[in-house]
Amino acid sequence: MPRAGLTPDTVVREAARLADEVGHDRLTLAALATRLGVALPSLYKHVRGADALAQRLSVLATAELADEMTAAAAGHAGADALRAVATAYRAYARRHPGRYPAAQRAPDPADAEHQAAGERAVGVVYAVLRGYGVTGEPAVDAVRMFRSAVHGFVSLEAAGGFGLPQDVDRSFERLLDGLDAAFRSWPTH
Amino acid sequence: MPRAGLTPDTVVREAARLADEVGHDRLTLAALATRLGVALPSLYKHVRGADALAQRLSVLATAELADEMTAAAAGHAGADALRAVATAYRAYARRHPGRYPAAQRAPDPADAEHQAAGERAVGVVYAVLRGYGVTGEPAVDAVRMFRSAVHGFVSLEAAGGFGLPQDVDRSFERLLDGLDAAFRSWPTH
DNA sequence: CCTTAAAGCTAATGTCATTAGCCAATGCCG
DNA sequence: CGGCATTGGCTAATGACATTAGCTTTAAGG
Repeated sequence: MPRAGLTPDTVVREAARLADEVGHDRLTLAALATRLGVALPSLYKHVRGADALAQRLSVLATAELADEMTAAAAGHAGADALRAVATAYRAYARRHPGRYPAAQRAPDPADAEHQAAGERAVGVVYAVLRGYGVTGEPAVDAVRMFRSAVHGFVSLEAAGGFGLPQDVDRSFERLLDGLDAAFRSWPTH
Repeated sequence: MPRAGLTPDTVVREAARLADEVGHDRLTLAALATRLGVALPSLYKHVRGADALAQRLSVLATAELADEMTAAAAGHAGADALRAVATAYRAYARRHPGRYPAAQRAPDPADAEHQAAGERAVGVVYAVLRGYGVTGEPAVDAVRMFRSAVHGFVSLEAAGGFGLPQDVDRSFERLLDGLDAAFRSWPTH
């Protein structure tokens, strides 16, 4: 019987696709093995187990998200950059409903690649805030507000937490206006 | 052998305590049964299964959260009310790390009690916004921003998503200042 | 070729959720 | 006070999943 020709990368990438299709919670080694045409234990030749896979998936998703945020920021400044980055963030989460929750796993301090991806994503937000004149210690707080608001919106949206039929896109626009107002009046000390 | 004397309520409440102790993801029917001094299948006499338990837990947590938000809002107005309610929200999430994620489950449209609890929690936020003169359709968007920011902050905090050692309490205060700025300039049409 | 690292397999174990069906404690009603 | 229905608890059986151990065979390199 011919080999399947898997590598750790193949496995993680297929896991990402599968997660997007069936949902983060239904991503299972069993389903992944079936998808790859392989018996379940064979996966252990490429990943150390379910937890390690989740970890690798988090790295992948964080890096992709950082890439898209970076690309979105290019050529924009101020409120414009804020909109572009946040919109890219939300678009990624909607396009990859399985990957996105995976990215929420806290970066493993022992994994340099994971750390780097996380810092890259956060770095884009710092750059946006620099456009508001927000730097240094206050920027730490501002980054946290950005992440909280955008992540919160995106995850409530994904969970079906917005019950009313009212236009969700418009609500997101208002949220961005709100963040803009907040950052324009952000303390500098 | 004497009976354990369980009721659906006993079971759900113990599940809530257990979830707070071991974490939402490690709340398992097996562990719950052990905790209650009963064999696992016996639980099925009181709850329909793991999913139904999660549902009941969501109702419990949502109602508790709504209660605490309501209590916190009493006697406050404007920015003061905003702070009080948001702080109560965060305090609940920190005090009940297992219940809080359970509350994020979207209210079941078929469960009137669940719907009511959700609406009660959201109602407190509407009341806060009324203090800013924000009502009607724009209030829908504002409520969503409030929920996004506070839920996002709280869940990133719980997930260990704030890597830097920088004071998290202060960041939350700044977030509240930011929300205040946003709501003070909220559009009225 | 022929050897060997590794990719894949089957088998075994353990945890959990769920369903079926049995038995005994409890409480009601005569 | 006693009989009986209700029902809360049990054990046993099944099935999904993750993990580990250990075997086999592919396929790549000397």
